[in-house]
Amino acid sequence: MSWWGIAEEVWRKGPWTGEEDRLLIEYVRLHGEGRWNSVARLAGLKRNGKSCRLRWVNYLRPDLKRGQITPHEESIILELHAKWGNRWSTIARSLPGRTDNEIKNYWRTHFKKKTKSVTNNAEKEKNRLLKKQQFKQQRQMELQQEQQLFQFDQLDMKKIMSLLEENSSSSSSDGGDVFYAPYQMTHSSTTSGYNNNPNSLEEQLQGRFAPVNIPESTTMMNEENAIWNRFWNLDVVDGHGGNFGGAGATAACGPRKTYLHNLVIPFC
DNA sequence: AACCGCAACAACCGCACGCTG
DNA sequence: CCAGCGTGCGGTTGTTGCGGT
Repeated sequence: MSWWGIAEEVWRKGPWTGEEDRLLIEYVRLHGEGRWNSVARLAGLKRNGKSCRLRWVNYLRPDLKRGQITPHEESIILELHAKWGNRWSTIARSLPGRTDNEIKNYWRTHFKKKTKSVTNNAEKEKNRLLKKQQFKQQRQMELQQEQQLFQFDQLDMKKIMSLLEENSSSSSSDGGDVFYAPYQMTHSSTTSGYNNNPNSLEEQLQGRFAPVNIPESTTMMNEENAIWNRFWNLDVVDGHGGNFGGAGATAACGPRKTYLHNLVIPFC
C-alpha cells in the first residue's frame, strides 16, 4: 500500500523457491488450473498470474517428462518444425510431456546455428513457391470474377469497345497505353468493388473498370514478369514484409495466425 | 585457480486472441 | 459494438553449470 492509499502490487521476479512451488502446487490441487490472476490472492504468492501459469505449465505440471530429448523426439521436432515453422505450441502437442518452451530452447541450442544457412535458402524457396501460388490463385479468382461480370453484362459489346477506344485515345496522350482493369484490381478497399447505381453506359463501365496506365514499350508479358520479380524478392511472409496485394490485400495486412496457417497448409 | 565461451534451461515481456459483461 | 480481463504464444533475456585454456 503506497502513502496515498492505493494498493501497490510488487510482484516477485526471478527464480522460484521451493516454498513458492509448494504453494502453487497446493493451489492447483485445490482450485485446478486457470484463473491464474487469483493465485496471488488465494495462495499467498507474490507472483503475477502469468508467472504462475508459466511455472506450472513449464515446470510443475505432473505429466511433464523429465530428462533429455530422445533421438526419436528430436526427429519429430525436426519434421514438425519443417512443416510448421516456429509454432512451438503446435509442435509440443505432438510430444506428450514436453512443453513449447522446452522445444523452443532445444531447437535454439541444437539446430538454429546448424540450419541457419540451409534454412535461409529453404525458407526463401518455400516463400517463393508460396507467393507464386498465391499470385496464381488470385489471378484465377480475378479472371473468374471478370468472366462472371461479362456473363451478366447486358451491355452491347460494340458500345463498350467504342467507349474504350474513346477513352484510350484521349488518355494516351502522355505516351502510355490505357487499358481497363476490373474495378476490384484498382479499388481494393471497397467491399463490393462496383458502382452500385450506374446510370449511363459510361457510368456502368466506369463502375466496373478503372483506367490503368501502361508505360510505353511495356508489353503485358514484361509487366507480368516485373510483378513476379517483385514478389520473388520479398523475403518474409509475415504480414510485415509480404503483402499479397490486389483485392485480397486487406486480408494480408493483419498477420492473423489462422490466415498464415491457411497459407502454409498447401505445402504440408 | 582464474577466466572465458558456450550450452542448457528458466523466466520475462509484449502482443494477439477469445470471452464476457 | 466495445472495453476489460484472462490466457496463450513466440521472441528474448537472464542465470547457471561445465569444459577448455
